[in-house]
Amino acid sequence: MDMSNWEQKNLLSELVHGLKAAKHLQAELGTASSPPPPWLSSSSLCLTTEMRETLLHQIVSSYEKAILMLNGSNVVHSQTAEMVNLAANPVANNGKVPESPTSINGSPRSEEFIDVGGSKDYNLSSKKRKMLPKWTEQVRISPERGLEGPHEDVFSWRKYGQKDILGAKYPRSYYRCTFRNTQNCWATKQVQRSDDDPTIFDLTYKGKHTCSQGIPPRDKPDTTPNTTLINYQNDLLANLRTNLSVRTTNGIESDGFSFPVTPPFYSYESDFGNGGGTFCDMGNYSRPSDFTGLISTNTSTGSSPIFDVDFQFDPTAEINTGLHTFLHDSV
DNA sequence: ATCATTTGACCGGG
DNA sequence: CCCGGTCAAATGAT
Repeated sequence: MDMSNWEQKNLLSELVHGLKAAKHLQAELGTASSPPPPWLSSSSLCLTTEMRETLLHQIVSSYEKAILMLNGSNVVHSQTAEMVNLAANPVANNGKVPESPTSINGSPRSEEFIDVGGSKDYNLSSKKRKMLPKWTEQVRISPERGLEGPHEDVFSWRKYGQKDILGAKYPRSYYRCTFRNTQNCWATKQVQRSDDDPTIFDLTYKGKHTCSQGIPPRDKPDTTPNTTLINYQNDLLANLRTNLSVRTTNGIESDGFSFPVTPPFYSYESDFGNGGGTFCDMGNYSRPSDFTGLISTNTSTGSSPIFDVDFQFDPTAEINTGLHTFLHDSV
């Protein structure tokens, strides 16, 4: 109800995102058949295959997200989410980072837990748990010092287990939402370090957050802008710039669009609880995957590694209504 | 005191 | 029975 406004913004944002990526790709494919510009070596077109893959990934994940937003509020339809993921992933999977569906869920109260009192929460049978939506994501830890183990995430998790897996080099860790008991949030997450590349971690998410972490901030019209948030955005953008300039010297890496952002992203734990309206969800701002960039070679300069960068910064909350777009920001 | 992590036990599906 | 996932008591952190 009052959620619909926020969801619509998200949905619109995703669709616009996907559309832009699709148009870009369409344009590139249109020019691909024409002879390449003389300043490019004959083998290279305007977009590397990597960039094409990234574009495709953006398109797929945007529409995926949009679909999930449409039926994602109902647990019964969760299989659809999984099927969509499975169907979409083979396209975007090799080395790419599959996007997690943004966990937007306004309608909790799955009738499973009418639980009260001290009765243990065994309300979700294992069969029902299997029906929960499931998706995976790969992250590469930044070569920053010391950052091992716990991967910064928008959500707060609580570890509840670790197991050695049969053929795997590293153990698998099991996390559940911190607010499982207090808010009946059944989101879980598994972390598995990759065998071959120890800087890669496979994350498997199961279930969507129904806790306040997954609930968007309440829409207060005419709220004074959150300066913390704005500063934070600026920091992120600055971070992006530095990261990008480093990367461009080597060319774009395979994960060039999943920008590592120095943790901690944001801590909002003090905003919970009794305050009620003060909760500020940074989730859709702070995840690196919500930054997207279209990078193309600058056609005006002949040789050197100068790129045109088209940044998009996905806004979803009430602070801003439009897309922050930085066009042709040469780095 | 509360809250998180560790770690062997336990359980269910294949 | 084996394996992956979860529980829960013990332990650690604050």
